[in-house]
Amino acid sequence: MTRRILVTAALPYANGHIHLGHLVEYIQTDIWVRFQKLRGNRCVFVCADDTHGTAIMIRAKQEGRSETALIADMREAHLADFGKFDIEFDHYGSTHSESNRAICHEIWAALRQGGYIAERDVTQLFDPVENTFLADRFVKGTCPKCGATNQYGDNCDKCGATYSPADLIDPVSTLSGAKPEVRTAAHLFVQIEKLNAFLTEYTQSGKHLQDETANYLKGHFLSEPLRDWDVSRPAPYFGFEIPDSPGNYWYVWFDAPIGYIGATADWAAKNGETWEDWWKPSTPGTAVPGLPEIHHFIGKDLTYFHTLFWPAMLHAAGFNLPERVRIHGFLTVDGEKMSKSKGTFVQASTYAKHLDAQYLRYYYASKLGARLDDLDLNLEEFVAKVNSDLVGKVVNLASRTAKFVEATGLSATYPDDGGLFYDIAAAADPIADLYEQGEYNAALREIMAFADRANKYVEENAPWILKKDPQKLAELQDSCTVALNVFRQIVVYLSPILPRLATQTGKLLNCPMTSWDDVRTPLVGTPVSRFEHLMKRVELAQVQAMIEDGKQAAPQSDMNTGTPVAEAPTTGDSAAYLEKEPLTVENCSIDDFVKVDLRVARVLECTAVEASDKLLQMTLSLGGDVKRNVFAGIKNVYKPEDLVGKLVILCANLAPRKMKFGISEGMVLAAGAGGKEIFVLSADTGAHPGMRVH
RNA sequence: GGCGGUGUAGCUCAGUCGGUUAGAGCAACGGCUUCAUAAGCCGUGUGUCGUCGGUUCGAGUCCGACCACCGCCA
Repeated sequence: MTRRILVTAALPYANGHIHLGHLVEYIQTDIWVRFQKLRGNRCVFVCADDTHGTAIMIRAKQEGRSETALIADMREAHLADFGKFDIEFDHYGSTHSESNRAICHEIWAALRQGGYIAERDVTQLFDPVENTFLADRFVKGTCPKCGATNQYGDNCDKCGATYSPADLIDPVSTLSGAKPEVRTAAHLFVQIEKLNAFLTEYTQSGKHLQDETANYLKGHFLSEPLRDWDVSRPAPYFGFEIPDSPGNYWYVWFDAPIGYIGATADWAAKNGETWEDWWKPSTPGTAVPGLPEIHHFIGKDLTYFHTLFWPAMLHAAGFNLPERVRIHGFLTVDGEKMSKSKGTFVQASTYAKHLDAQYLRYYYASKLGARLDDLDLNLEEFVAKVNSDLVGKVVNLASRTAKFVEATGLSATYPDDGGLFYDIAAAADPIADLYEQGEYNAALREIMAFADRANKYVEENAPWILKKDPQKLAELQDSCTVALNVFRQIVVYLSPILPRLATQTGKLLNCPMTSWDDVRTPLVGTPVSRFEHLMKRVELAQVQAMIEDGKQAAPQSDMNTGTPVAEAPTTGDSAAYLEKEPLTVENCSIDDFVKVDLRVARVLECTAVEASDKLLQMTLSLGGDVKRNVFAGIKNVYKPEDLVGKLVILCANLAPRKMKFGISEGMVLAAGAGGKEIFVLSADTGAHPGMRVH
C-alpha cells in the first residue's frame, strides 16, 4: 500500500550559513525522501528557516537593518547552499510566516484550554545598553562557587557548578560589555509534568525512537518530575507576540517546531491540500486515504525538544504525533571537532567551490547508520572512497563497455548472464529495508559487492577481445548488454544518494529512471548514447585547497555542528579598546619577556589607604614566609575585603618604589584604562602562590 | 560526580541466539591484464577482539571490576 509520509529536517537557524555538519542531516534526510519517492510512496519533504530569537535581533541591530531583511538574505543563502547539494524540498518556509503564526495561536489556545500554562516571575539580567534581557549565554562573569573568571551565565566550565546568571560575580553583557541590571518579569510556562504519563508511554513504546534515546529520556527526565518549560520572553524580542499576554513573545523554541506545520500549510496551499490532513487525526469522510506518517530527522543536540516538548505540545493540542524521530550524531573531521583555525569548519558554499556535491553525499551515506554515533569525515578516506568506489567500480562499468554498443544498442533479448541480473534484482527488497531503516552504510556495502561482481563479469567476458573477432559481434553486444543492465541496476540503487548520476545514466541508456522496480526488468533493444564522463576523480590537493579556503573564510557565526541553535552567541566584542590602545608594533624576544618575573600571589591583608583616594595597601604571600607589601590604585573599584584570599598576579621584580605611605614591593596586574575600568587579573583555580607565570 | 556510549586488522567498521579456523571494504605488498577516468582481475592477514577475573563443555558475544576515549546532565 502506498504510504503517506511527511518528512522534516531540523530548521536551520537564520543566524549562520550551512556547513558540512548541517549537511549530514540534510543529505541524510534528502536520501531518505528520494528513496521513498522512488518506491512509489507519497512523500512530502518540508523545512524552513528558524528565524526568531535574541541572536537574530542583536545581529540585525549590529548590521543596522531590520530582522526581516536579515532573515530574507539568509534564506536565499540557505536555499542556494541546499541547491548545490541536490537537497530538494517540496517546500521551504520560514517560521516568520503568517501560516506559522496562525498555528502557534491554535496550539497555544489548546494549551491554555487544557490548563497547561502557568505564569510566574523570572528574574533575569537585563542589558541597559542594548535594551534587552540577556539569555544565560550572553552573560559572562566570575563563578560564584570557585571564582573562575569569564564563565557563562548558566554554568561554570571549571568546576561544573550550575547557577543563575544573577549569581555571577562581576557579570558583563557579552553584547555591549555593560554591567547588566537585575530585572524581574512575568513569564509563561508549559507544565509538561502533567503529560509525564503520556510522554513515558510515547517515548518508551519502542516504535518512535532509537532505544538509546528512549533509555536516555527515561533515566534523565521522565523518572523525576519534568520542570516547567519557560516559553515566553518579554519585549523586545523578535518573534510572535502572545495573543493573550501583550508585551510577551513566544520563545523561539516554541514556534520553531511549529514551523514544521507552518511549512506543511504553505506547501498544502500550493498543492490544493490542507495541512490538517497531515497533522490532525482524520475525521470520517474527509480524510485523504492512508494514515499520514510524520518523520523528523534531527541531530542529537535537539533530542529533548523533539522527544519531550514537541510531542507534549502536539498531544495537548490533539494533533498527530511523529511516527519516528530519527536522531543522528555530529560530524567530526579527521577525528576531531570541526575547527575554524584548522580549516575544518567548512561551509557548504566553500565545499561546493572546490568539490562535487555527489562525493559528499556518497561519503556520508557510506558512513551513516541508524544509530546516533558521530560521523567522521576522514579526508584521505574521502578521496579513496570516492575514487575507488564511485569512479573505479561503478562509473567504470559504463565507461569500459558503453562505447562497444554505441552503434548497435542493447541486444534484443536479455542474454544468459549466469544469474547476475537476477541476483541483483532479488536484492531489491533487502536493500530497500536497509534504506528504510536508515542503514545506508549497510545498503552501500551490498550495492558495492554487486559492482565488484559486475566488474568481474566484464573481466571474464573481455569485450575488448570479442570486438576483434567479427564472428563474435553478437557475443560482444550481449556482454555489454549485461554490463550496462547491471550498471543500471546499481545506479537505481544508488539514485537516492546520487540523483545526478541517475539522470546521466538515464540519458546514456535512453531510459529515465523513475522507480525502484526498474531493477527488476532488463533493458533490451534500446539505443545507447555516446558515452560521456559521468564523474571525475578527486585529488587530495582539491580537498586540501578547500581546507585552506576554509581557514580564510571562517564563518562568523556559531560552532554548532548539527542543526539549528536558538540564541546562538555572537561575540559582540567591541573594537574600542584596541583603538584606544593599539597593539604594540615592536615584538619583544623571549629573553626580554623572562626579565619580567610574574608570580601568583595570595592577598593576605588588604586595607584602604585613608589619605589616598586611589590606593589600597596589600600584603601578598608568595608562599612560605615570603611576603610583599604592595600598593595598588584600585580603591575606586575594589573593596579591600573582597580581595582578601584572592590569587592575583604580581610583578615581583619591579624595582621597589618609595611612596608617600610606604614602600611598594611590586605591582599587581590589572586590565583596563583606569578610573572605574579596572579588572584585576587572577589565576585560575589550582594555581598556588609563588608559581611563576610563563 | 551521575548517566549513557564506544573500544575487533594500518584506517573505517560488520560480527545474529554463546557454537567450527573472527570477517568485509579501503590501504599495503606480489602477479596478471590493458576495454576503461593510472581504471579492472587474481593472490597475500602472526588481530593478547581494551585489561583482569567469573559463568560455561565452549566467550569477541553473557556477568563483575578496572582502564582509555567520547557524549549528555533541560
